[in-house]
Amino acid sequence: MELQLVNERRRPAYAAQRLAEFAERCRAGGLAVTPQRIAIIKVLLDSAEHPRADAICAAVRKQHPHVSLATVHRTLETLCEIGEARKVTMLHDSARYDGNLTPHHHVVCIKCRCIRDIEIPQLDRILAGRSELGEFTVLGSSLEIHALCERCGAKAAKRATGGVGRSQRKQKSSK
Amino acid sequence: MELQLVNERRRPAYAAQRLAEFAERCRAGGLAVTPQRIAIIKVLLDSAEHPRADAICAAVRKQHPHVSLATVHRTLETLCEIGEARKVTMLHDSARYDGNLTPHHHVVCIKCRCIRDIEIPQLDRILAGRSELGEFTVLGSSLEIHALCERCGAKAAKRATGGVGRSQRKQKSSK
DNA sequence: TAACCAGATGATAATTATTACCATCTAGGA
DNA sequence: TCCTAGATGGTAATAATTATCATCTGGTTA
Ligand SMILES: [Mn+2]
Ligand SMILES: [Mn+2]
Ligand SMILES: [Zn+2]
Ligand SMILES: [Zn+2]
Repeated sequence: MELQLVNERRRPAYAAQRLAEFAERCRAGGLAVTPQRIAIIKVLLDSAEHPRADAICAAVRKQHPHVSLATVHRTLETLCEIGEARKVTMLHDSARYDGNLTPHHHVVCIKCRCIRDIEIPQLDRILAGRSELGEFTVLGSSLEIHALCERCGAKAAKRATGGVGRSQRKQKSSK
Repeated sequence: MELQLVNERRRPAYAAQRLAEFAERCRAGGLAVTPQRIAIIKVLLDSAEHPRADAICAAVRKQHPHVSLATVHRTLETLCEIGEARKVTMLHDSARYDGNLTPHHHVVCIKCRCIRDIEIPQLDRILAGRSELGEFTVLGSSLEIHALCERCGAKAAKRATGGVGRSQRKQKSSK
């Protein structure tokens, strides 16, 4: 039974721990410890919902009614950058379509967002014949492997070894 | 080596096969076989890029310069509904944040989009110690299990057994 | 084949999520 | 306490997607 829902009772202790370390982590990341940032990470740590920015903003405003939605967006992005939060998927900016119906998964470059198909028969085997997961009825799955593609990896390496630090933007197909 | 890039040489044959069956599949789904739909699925089948609607539209317009972007969006959605295409992730509408940094994955209800944490130590083992994948440098991963939650599953069952067919919308946190 | 019409399309407006701006504020160091 | 780089709030701008609606057409029927 190597596939199960995470026990939600662990959350309060985990959240308390993380919150206690938060100010220190901000300083380590060169960030000011502002009341907004504290309020936002508190809401995030206490939630099991994997909330959107607007929901987090609404929750934060119960205590700090003045907080701006823009600040919530910025802060969440910042938290992800210093590794204090993550996004459920990094492919949330726009819909990406796939005509390949054979069971497969994807590698995604975290810089340029290029995507390639991969096969993981082992994974498919783990999930096959598994139709229940707690209160959920399983229908399918999709693994997203986070990676650096060759081009982006090369650029990162060059930058690190003293190459010209030319900044790079997310790849947008055709604009 | 149970984890590898899909061989791209298979694509042309696969695309040809799917295209040949396409008209038939449309009829089976009760859809008209329009030149726009054919052009769109062609582009999608020929692409390894997992393209966005705008990129697909641009490609289609090389042959049919009149096609509307709205039609491309609608058609892609339709193709997903009849199972002729899929989205790389179903969580593309907005960013969902997670404060839980322990390695874990997610079950997502395809109807209301609620998300819960799951653990799959076996999967983590498959990926651990795997740092290269073709030309990609692996950094991490995230599995998205598609499912029906208890509430949505119950509603679907009730509808099927003759309950009042009340339509249901995607859950939007707080609006 | 011609006439018909439900469903499909194109053009455009509206909506939603996110980011950009910029004037003002403040955390944290001197 | 004073100073300033960085943070915030309010709002405009951008980008992706959906809604609307007048017009068109694939596929069925006579
Ligand atoms: Mn794919
Ligand atoms: Mn999670
Ligand atoms: Zn890349
Ligand atoms: Zn649900």
